[in-house]
Amino acid sequence: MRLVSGMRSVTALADLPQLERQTLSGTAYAALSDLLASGRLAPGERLSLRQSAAAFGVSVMPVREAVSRLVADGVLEVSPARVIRVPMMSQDAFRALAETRIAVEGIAAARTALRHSAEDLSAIRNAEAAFRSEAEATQPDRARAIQLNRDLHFAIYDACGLAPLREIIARLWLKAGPVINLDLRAHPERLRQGFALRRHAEALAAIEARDAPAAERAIAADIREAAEFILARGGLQDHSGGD
Amino acid sequence: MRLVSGMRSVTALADLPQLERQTLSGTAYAALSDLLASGRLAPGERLSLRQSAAAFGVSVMPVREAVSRLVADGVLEVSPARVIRVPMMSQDAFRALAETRIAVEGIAAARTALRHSAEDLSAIRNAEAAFRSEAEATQPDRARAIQLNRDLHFAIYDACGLAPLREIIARLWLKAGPVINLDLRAHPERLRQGFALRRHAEALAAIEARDAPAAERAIAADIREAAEFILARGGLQDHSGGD
DNA sequence: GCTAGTGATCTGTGATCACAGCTGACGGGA
DNA sequence: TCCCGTCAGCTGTGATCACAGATCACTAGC
Repeated sequence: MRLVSGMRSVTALADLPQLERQTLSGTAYAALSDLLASGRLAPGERLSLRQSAAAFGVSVMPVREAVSRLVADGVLEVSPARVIRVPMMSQDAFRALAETRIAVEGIAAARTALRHSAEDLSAIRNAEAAFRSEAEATQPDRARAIQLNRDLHFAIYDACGLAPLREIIARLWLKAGPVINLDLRAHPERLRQGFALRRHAEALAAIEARDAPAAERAIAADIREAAEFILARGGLQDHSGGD
Repeated sequence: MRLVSGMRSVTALADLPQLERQTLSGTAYAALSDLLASGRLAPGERLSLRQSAAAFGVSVMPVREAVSRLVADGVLEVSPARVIRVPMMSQDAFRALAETRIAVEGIAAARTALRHSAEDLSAIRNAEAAFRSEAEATQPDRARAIQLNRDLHFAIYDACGLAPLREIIARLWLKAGPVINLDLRAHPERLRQGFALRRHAEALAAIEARDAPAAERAIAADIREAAEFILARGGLQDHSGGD
């Protein structure tokens, strides 16, 4: 802490980008998160520590730590029989998750509308345009569309100015990811209906106009419509106890 | 899965309480969480895997997993020098955390006001009375008051009907816990000023009247006043770079 | 006297081993 | 033909060992 006073010769090194150590556990966590977010690990699917470790080319140790973090987040679950799987979500649970997202992401969008900077706005505009051009393509790439949709939403949330809030939303997306992607895989036609496009445009317009309630409504509608679409499809298990 | 059809004799066992296994990692996590929530681990304090393991009477393995979960939650941090410590929170970070709590917990309180059941309400009433009697005692027990305050807040949040939201709030409290408790330890006189008491009474009244905006305001005020009190005390490090 | 080098010690991380318990297929009995 | 006990092969969990790197007290050298 006496860097400034005593070590003037290396003062140029004082504020370096603080390159952080990359731990194997962290890498495994990122890899698993990606698998989940992209829907390549579907609800109900099992996961083996040793197999995953072999696939990643590491020992079970890092995978184990990554899995335990995912379990803590509720993105994976380990049954009493010691079986790791991505949880089946009941209709009720999915509905609760969607409502939570509506509330939390709505707040973030409203805040962004009020306090966004010029850079924030242009980032959001770019993200919206990127998603639009992909969704309106004659042959939309599903995986790419998912990624661009995510980019747009988080461009908005990044600008809300509350790091903890953004982090919460990231966790919620991790939880909802498998269900949403599984559905989109089964019913890719939703992309063409353009619901999301309209809501995104509304959100962008509201943010540009610094109209917080409108931004909140647009994001809420975006989430709600997607959730209702999935619930209508009935891919989720009924809470009344179907096996 | 053919329990019903083929094994009629044991059908009485079909819907047993699904007793869950207690893992050492889970126990360690609970123990560390408690240490953090009760403020016995102050911001900046270090933590050693081996020492903690020895203290708990287990190997480093379970502690390690517990710590990695806490780190994922941002409640602990591990520096590039591989030092585990509870993070120092800057004033800005604390302010952002408080604003996030105001938003999220406000939502939960508003929902509870609208949809609480009779049981919910009586649980909230009891919790409010318990905190009040402790806070108004001639010799308030600080640790007990903290616990009762927590009980009251979560009695309200439990009734909001959104499990994911409740979980988010629990994480936020874990994060804010060390700072709040450290401050309360240094300045116990805040308990006597009765700010919290007034806000709690307002929240209870609003919930009883099913007045969602008022409930949201009361909880927001409760959080905001506590945060401002702590910020005014100046125990947090300034973001401009004090060491 | 103060700085800079040095080595013992302790840190988290990762690999490997040991173990209890669940799973699921096989085979004997009704 | 169907049920049920049995056993091999997994599972996750926990302990232990190995290792690179950071810390900190100490000492040699200016």
